Amino acid sequence: MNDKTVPSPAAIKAWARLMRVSRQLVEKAEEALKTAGLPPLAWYDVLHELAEAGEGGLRPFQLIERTLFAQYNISRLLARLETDGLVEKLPVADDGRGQTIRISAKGRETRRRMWAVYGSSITQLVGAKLAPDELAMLSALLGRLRHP
Amino acid sequence: MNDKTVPSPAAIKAWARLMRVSRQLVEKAEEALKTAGLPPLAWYDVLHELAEAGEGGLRPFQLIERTLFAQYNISRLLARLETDGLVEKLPVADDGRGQTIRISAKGRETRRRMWAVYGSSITQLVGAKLAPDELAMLSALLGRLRHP
DNA sequence: CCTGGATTGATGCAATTGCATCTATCTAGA
DNA sequence: TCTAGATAGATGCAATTGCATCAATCCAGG
Repeated sequence: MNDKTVPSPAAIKAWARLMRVSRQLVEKAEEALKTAGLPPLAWYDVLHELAEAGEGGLRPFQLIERTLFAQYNISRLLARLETDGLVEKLPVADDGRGQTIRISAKGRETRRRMWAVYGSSITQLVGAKLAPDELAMLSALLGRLRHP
Repeated sequence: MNDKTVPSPAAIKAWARLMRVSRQLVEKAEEALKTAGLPPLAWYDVLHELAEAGEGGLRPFQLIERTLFAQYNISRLLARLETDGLVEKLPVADDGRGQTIRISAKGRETRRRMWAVYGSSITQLVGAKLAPDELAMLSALLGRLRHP
């Protein structure tokens, strides 16, 4: 049904690089966080979205859309964040099923400390390796691969 | 110690795209394999390396170097592959600790069937989205981000 | 030849993920 | 108003991952 014949060598090479480099970089970033005694990247992603959302917070399904995590994964991640006091779960007025997740002051502080380490990793791993115009080119090319 | 100040917006954007796109693409490829009733990507990576290695096979630690999987991960993955009859574990003559892993005929067949699906995914997700020179550019840029 | 340290691979146990399914609520249409 | 189906989120259970550690070699220096 969906066969475009065999991929071109150029496509295979780009794919392989993408897989390998992204794995390497994630691993490095995770390692840096762990070494600093901080939570994993997934926590950052969620705290980041919640911090951007502000006092209004976000519904879990909105976090799913933004972070691409699976539903059950978000559900449990939020439970852990709540246990650690990094977020609060609030009932929603007009929808009895749902809840609104709001980042707490402690959550903001944790996010800030994570960013000090994470941002530094980004600088080392990407910012220091490519010139600004190359970074822009890379972003543009990757942008063309979205949404499938 | 290792702080280059805050990352540039261009670096942050490239990083974010890389994280997001690679996750999306892996997910799509995994999904295609699952839908076809085939094993996950990790199995392909190992079978691919073993197929390239030929009759001589590879030592587990060589697979670790090539695939970037953790040692315990390879150890267990090989156990599963052996259970399924896709690889054989052979004792090594000059090193009593180790073993050599060799792909079986069934393993080659499984790899072939996986490639039919995986290769098609690569074509759709990458090959069809960028022109050949763009693919080359992407590979080159990603190549500059390796090894850190 | 011996010994301390390094290397290779496996594994017990806890945490996380994935899958399937469940409950509760909401919404649209008869 | 009632009901079938959709949506939001949680959860039991199995599989996988991560961590720490272990046993079995191997190897280099004395």
